[in-house]
Amino acid sequence: MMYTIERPKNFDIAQIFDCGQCFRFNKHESKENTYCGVAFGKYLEITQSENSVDFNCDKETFDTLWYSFLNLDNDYSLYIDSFKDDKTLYTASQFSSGIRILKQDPWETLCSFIISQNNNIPRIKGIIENMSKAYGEKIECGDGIERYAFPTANSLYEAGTDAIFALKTGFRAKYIYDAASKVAVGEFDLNAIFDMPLDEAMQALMTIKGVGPKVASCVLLFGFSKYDAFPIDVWVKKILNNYYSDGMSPHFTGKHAGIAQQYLFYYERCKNNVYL
DNA sequence: GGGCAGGTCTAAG
DNA sequence: CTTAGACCTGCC
Repeated sequence: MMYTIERPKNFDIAQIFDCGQCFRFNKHESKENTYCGVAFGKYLEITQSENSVDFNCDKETFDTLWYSFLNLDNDYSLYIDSFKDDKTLYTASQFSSGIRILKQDPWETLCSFIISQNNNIPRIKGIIENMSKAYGEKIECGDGIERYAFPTANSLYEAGTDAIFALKTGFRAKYIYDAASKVAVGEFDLNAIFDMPLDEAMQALMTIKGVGPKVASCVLLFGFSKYDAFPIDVWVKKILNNYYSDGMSPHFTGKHAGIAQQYLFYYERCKNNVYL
């Protein structure tokens, strides 16, 4: 089964899946120009060529799921144009112009970015895969390869802290359990976050143990499409110090600060030859 | 072997 | 309110 679209402007699967917003998608082992992974309990394979993009699904699944996941309803050239007055940011934007901010599952995003703290990307990915294998629902793809959905908050809550620790999550185990339990018992309503302004949403997320400003802003940006969230990590910090006299730009507090952040982050890491 | 990785918690001033 | 240390683990 395959569904093909005309290749959108500002769309590069390597940039989208390697820019650090998402941990379950990887370059396909054998197929050229293809990335694959699991999201929303479904296995997705995307092949990109110069003028078209192929998806391993029917039109309906594309329309209802992947179109939104890949944020294809936004025109990213408008964001890039709006950064024109800032030389550093504009250079980074053009370099990273194929990035799209994914609309990922809020719970998965929350849990994944808790795992990401003081950690490196290969290990983050490994932990998430093991966690999915152990507590996620099995996905039938018919190709003989076993794949697993990201575990629900409920299943991790039932598994308990020790079991989460056994997945090599380290000191983050108690944080993951805190998040899982609050979501599972309904003490924390993830859906309510969608309706909150940035500050309020940040404060709410930070009531979860192990969620600080950096993790909270990543969750809001990648899981809730709050583009005004501006995650500051070591890489962005470096850019702010090196290229901005007062460490600030109006764009970093603007409506699309998070998009600016992603461009800068990806640009700086590529420049420093960081391979994911 | 010590340092480091998309940080955050905790305990102190 | 700001700031050191500590923290699991795997790979260098």
